[in-house]
Amino acid sequence: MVPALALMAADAAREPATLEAVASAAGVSRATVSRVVNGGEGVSPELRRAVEKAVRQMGYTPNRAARSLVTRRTDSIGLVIPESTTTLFGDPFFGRVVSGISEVIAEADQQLVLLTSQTARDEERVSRYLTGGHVDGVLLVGLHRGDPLPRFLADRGVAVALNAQPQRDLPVSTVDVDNVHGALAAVRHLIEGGRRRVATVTGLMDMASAQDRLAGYRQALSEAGIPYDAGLELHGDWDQDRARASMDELLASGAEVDAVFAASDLMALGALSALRRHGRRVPDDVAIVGFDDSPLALSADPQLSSVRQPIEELGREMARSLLRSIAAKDRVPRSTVLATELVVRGSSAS
Amino acid sequence: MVPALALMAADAAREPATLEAVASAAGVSRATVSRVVNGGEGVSPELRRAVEKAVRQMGYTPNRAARSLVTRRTDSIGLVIPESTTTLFGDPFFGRVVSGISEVIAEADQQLVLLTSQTARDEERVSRYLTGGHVDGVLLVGLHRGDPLPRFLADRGVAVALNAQPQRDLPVSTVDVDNVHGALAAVRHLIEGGRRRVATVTGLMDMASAQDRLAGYRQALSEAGIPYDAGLELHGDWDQDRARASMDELLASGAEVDAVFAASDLMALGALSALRRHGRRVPDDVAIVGFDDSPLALSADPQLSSVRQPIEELGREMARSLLRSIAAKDRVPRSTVLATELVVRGSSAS
DNA sequence: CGCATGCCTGAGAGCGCTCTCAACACCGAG
DNA sequence: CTCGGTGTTGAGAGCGCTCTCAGGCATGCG
Repeated sequence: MVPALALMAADAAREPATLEAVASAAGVSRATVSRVVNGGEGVSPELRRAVEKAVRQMGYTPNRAARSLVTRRTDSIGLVIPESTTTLFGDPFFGRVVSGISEVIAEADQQLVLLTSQTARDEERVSRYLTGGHVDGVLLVGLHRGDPLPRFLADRGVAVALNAQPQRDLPVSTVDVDNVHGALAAVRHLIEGGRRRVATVTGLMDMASAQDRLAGYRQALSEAGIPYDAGLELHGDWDQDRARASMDELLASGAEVDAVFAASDLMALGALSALRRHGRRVPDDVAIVGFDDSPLALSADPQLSSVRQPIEELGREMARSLLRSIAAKDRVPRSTVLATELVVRGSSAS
Repeated sequence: MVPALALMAADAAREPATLEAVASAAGVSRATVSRVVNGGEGVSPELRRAVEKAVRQMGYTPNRAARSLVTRRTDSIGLVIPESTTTLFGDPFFGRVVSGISEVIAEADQQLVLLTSQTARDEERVSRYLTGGHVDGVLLVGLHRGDPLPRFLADRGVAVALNAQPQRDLPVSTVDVDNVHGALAAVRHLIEGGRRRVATVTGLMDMASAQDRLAGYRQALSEAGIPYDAGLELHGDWDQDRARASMDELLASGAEVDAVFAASDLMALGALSALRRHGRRVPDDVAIVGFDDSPLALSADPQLSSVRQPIEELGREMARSLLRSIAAKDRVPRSTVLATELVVRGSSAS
C-alpha cells in the first residue's frame, strides 16, 4: 500500500497545479487567483501576497489551452518562411531576423510557431492553418513579389507584419531597412572614389530588397551623370556561385569594370573570386562594396566594404509592430523603415 | 436594417464553425461529428458522409485549445536552439536541420514552437515553458557538453530527441550522423594520398560532433602508424576566421603540413585562405578535406573535398523519433545513426 | 418467441480558465 | 441613522471539445 501511495503522491505532484488548487491553498476563490495572475488589479494587498505565495509554492503555470479557449486569443504568432528562404540559409540574414523576432516574442510570453512552406501543398496547408484561428498574428519574411499570402491573410482579418516597404493598399504592418538609401550610399562612395564603370550584382529580382538595391544603384549613377549601361547589371539570385559565374562572364566578354556593388556580401565574395581569377586586383583595379555587413565581410581578403543593416532590429521591430497592432484592437498597421549605414573597408579603398 | 444584417451574416461566416454547428447542420450529435473528425471509427457510412459534407461546407477546423484542454495533448513540439547556435547561422547546418524537422512535423499536423535561449534568464524561461505542459515533446540541436537540459526534461517526463550519440543513462531518443566514421574516412583518404603531416582544425570541443570528428582523425593516424603530434591539432570553434588565424599561426611557426582535415567546410575555407596567404598550393603542397559538404564546398577554388552528412534527414529522423516515442505511450527511446560519405574533389587530389 | 450479443448513436460531464454580476463591507455625506 | 457610492470578493456560466456510458436497435441463437 505504502509504495503505491507514495507513487500516487509523486504522480500527483507531477500533475500541474490548477487555478482551483491554488485558490484553495490560498483560501480564496478561483476568480481572485485569476485576477492576481493576470496583473492583480483590484485585489487587496494581503490576499494578493497570499495568492502569490501559493502560486510560487505550487509552481503554478496557467494552462494555455484553457485560457485560450475563453479569451479566444492563442498567444502565439506564426512565422512563415517560404521555400526559397531555405536556400538562403547559407546567408546569415535569416538566422539574425529570427533571433530578433524570438527575443521580443519570448519577452511578451508568446509562442513563436514556425511554418515553412516548401511546396504548393504546404502553402495550402499554411494558409489554412493561419486562418484557422491558430495564431493571433503572422510574421512574413523573405516574401516574393506578388505572393498572395499577405492579402489573403489581411482579407480574413489576420494581423500581419511583413518585411517589406509600406503597403498602401493593404492593412498590414511593415518594417524594412532602407535598401534604396543603402545602395545609394554605397555606389556614391564608389563614384566619389573615382570609379566610373560600376557594375552591380543584384539579388533575386522578384524580391523587393533586390529591386530597391538596384534602384539605389541606378539613382547614384544617374545623379553622377554616368550613362546607363545594361551590360553592367548582372542579375543574380543571392547565390554566391551564380554571382561568380555572372562576373566571370562579364570579365570574359572584355567589359571594362572598375567597381562592383553587390546586393549581398555572399555575392560580393563570388564576384571577388571571379575578379581574382581574371587577375584583377582589389581594390586597386576594381573596388567592391557588398551589402549586409555580415561576418563574411570581415573574413574576406581584403576586408569587404559593406552596407550594414540592423537585421536583429528588423526582426525585433517586426515582432513589436505585430504585437502592438494585435493589442490595439483597432489593428492600425504601422510602417517602419530602419536606416542603413555604409561601412568602408579595404575592398573599396581608392 | 439590411446592411447591418448583411454585416452580421458576414461576421457570422467569419466566426469559425464549431462542432455543435456542424452537428446540427448534419443532423447528428456532437459526439458523432467528433468521431468522424477523429478518424471515423464506428460510424455508419451514411452518417459519416453527411458529416464530412457538412465539415467541408462549413470549413470546419477543430479548435485546438478546446481539444487540447480535454486530451491533455498540445500537438506541439518545442525546438530549442541554444545561443551559440545562432552564431552558427552562417553555417548552413541549422537551416537544413530545421527544414527536415518542419517537414515531418507539418505532415503530422503538429505545431513547431521555436525557442531560442540566448541568456541564462532565457534558459530558465525555456525550461519552465517546456515542463509547463506546453509541448508534447522537445527537439534539441546544437547541444553543448554537459548541458543539463536533456536530463532535466527527461526527469520530468518530457519526451526528448537529441542530435547526439546514444545516451545510455538517459531515456531520450537520439539521432546522429556518424561523425567518427566520416572523419576516419576523410583522414584515411588523405593518408592514402601519401600525406603524412596531417593537421586538423576542430570544432568547438564542448560539442560532441567536434569530439567525434577529432576522434576519427586520431584513429586514422594511429591506424597508419603516424605518431601523434599535438601541435597539428588546431582547436577551432566552427568559426572561419578563427580557423584561418590558427592555421596562420601554425604555418608561421614553421611547422610542416601536407594535409588538413577541417571539422567543417567553413573552417576548411578559413584554413585554405591561410594556406594561400603563406604561398602553399592546394592540393599540390597541402591537401584539404572539409566536413558537411555544404554549397560552400563547391564554390571554393579548388572545389573542396568534404564529408557529406545527410542533414535534412537528420532533422526528419529526429522529428520522426520524437513523434513515435510520444505516440507509443511507453516512451521507448530510439537511437539512430546516419551514415556519412566522403566526397572527393580537387582540394585533395594527390 | 425470448434473450443475449454487438453495433451505433446521443446525452452529459467536465477539462481549466476568464469574466460578468451580485453580494458584501465600509465609507462619508446628508 | 440612512443612503449612495466605492472597493473587494466569490459564485457561476460557459468557451469547444472528447469520452464514457447507457439506450436503442437489429441480429442470431436456444
